[in-house]
Amino acid sequence: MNNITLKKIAGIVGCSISTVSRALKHHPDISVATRERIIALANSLDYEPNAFAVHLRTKHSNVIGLMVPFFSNHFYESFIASVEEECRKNGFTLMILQTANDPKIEMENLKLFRQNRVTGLFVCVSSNSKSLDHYEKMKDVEIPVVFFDNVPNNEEIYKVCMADERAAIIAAEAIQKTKKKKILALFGDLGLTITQKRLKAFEDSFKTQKGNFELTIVHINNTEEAKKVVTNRLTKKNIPEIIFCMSDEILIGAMNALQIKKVIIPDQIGIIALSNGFIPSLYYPTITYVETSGFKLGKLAFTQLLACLSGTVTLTELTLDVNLFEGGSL
Amino acid sequence: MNNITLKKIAGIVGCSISTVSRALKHHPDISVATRERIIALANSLDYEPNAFAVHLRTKHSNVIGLMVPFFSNHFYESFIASVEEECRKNGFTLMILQTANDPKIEMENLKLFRQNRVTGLFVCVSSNSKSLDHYEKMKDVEIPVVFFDNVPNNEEIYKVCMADERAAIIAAEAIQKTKKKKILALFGDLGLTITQKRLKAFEDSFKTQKGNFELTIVHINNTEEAKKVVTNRLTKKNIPEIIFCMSDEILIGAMNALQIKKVIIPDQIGIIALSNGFIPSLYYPTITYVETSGFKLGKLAFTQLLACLSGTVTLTELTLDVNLFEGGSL
DNA sequence: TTAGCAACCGCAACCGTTTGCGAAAACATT
DNA sequence: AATGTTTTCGCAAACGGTTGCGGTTGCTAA
Repeated sequence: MNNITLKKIAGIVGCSISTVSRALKHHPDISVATRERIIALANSLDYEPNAFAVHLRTKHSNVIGLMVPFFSNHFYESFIASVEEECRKNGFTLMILQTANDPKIEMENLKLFRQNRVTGLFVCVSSNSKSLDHYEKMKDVEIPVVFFDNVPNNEEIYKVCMADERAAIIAAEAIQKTKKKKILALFGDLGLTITQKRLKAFEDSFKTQKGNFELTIVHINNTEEAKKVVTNRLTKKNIPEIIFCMSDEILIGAMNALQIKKVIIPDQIGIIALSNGFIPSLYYPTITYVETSGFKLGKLAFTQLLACLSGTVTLTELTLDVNLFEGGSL
Repeated sequence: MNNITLKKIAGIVGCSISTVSRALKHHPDISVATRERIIALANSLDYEPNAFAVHLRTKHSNVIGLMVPFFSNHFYESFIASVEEECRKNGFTLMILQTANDPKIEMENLKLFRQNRVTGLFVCVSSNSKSLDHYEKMKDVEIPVVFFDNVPNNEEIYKVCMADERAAIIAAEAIQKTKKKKILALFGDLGLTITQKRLKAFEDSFKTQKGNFELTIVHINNTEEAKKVVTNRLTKKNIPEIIFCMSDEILIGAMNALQIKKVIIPDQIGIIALSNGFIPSLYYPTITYVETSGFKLGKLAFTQLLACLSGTVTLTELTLDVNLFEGGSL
């Protein structure tokens, strides 16, 4: 291992380690002459400070942790890209782990985060994660945790999320405006708070309406199920007029079924989804969706974490507003 | 910072730090009695070893670096997911950085990797990166670099990639079997080695054929351009019979154009792509594609890196075989 | 001349862990 | 009882930085 260290540089220049250390960070105690000499040498040797030694000594690692169930998800992907960008700009390095929705791995990952003394943590809890006990330990070691997207219900935790209720309401109102009555609404895992919030707001919006809507709610766990459910409904007598999809995964399954059955959108069936917009743009007509942007949420989460770190946090819960993007599918 | 350290545990148990250290890793020197006592205490205190101190002392960091142009790309995404999985299984932690195709950021990132003394590195060089000089420094500090996907041309570097030539040939042969003659082939940035390899094999395959094919090659940088090019071709007299797309981004743009013009696939125009299969599955009929799996490539890259680390590497260049997946689009 | 004061730099402790080596204690062997 | 052998543990030096504090210089002012 021929790594350059302060000691080696000091040996060559003929001064002490502390002088080298100070020179490299422009400490005023060091004269310009020796500073220049040291910096020149350090550059020519491609010196890079050992992050481990620095972190060990300074006791603050500029490592930020991020944990999601899966990478292969457009929402997480854009969230991660967003956070990584901010991390780089702010001198943090990012440690990313996925849980595969397995609570055991989730715990293991938290261990890793603690071992690496992350200064902060972004977490989207897995759907199978029942308790927040493990996250309590993070508090003990003063690692702020910012939950995002599918956030736990607890009051006393930091969380940033989409305006999920608003999103559901906007979608519901868009549907109501079409005057169509038979609605098939496909929601995700009811165990997720994100599903609960969206579902409640969605249903409530319809309850306040006069028109006698025929609202069918189905809970679905993956793309395949969505496809099955929709295919099934298409063979029955009361074919839905509108299909609502809570997520991209569901949208993909639903669209697959509709395409196979050669349903003409929106003439025969209208469709609307919650999405970051990428998947909807692939279809024609473009799917109408309420935007849930992982990218923007990432920025918001990062500012929240910074606030936590500097102790200037004002609200524990931050919400990102949403908008309707009209395609031609409704 | 109320972090538990060996010293604290030693203080409570009433023994030395070294005894605690050894007890926690089942060193035979420590009696079972004291070992149990120490482990029990450590558990109850939620002790986690300070990774920085460990790495500093042991001089090997078990951190693996990974750098890609963007996260928001299905190929990279699956590659990353794959590598992360292996890292976790093998006790490595992953440090992921994106370059945004900016050579400056690429250099900065390499610095970060060096500062963190990564034990190994996966890199997909950005399209704007001209020289490999910065990677030379990695050799100096004995950090093995495994290039993947869009690999540089150099002989003496480690690289894993898809069987790009084979993929292009398989696609070309599938096209030739259709007996259709007018082909529009959409390739990516010619600056990328991956494009060069695919293009050459594709063209060569057609040159060896007797039939007088009318092959048009167009180079494209993004989805929008693909859409424009295809839209443009559809308004002219000699509309292509087959469209070949080198990547998902291009496929999306092409499909967008075809959908808007209400082209019936494959009756009016056939389409084939190189892809990991996700995007093709969204359309109907499903797009025929030659599989380029980031997930499998990730596994291959990881084994290659392990081989580098253990000094048991046999081939510097590894290639992942590819297959044709027939949808209904050709 | 000498006190006073910058400017410049080194000493040494420390961060938390690992590990070679030596030493004390316990036990076994003659 | 003296010696040899384990078992069990602690000392102390590293790893590569950071930083408070104190010590040399050289210069200025009285």
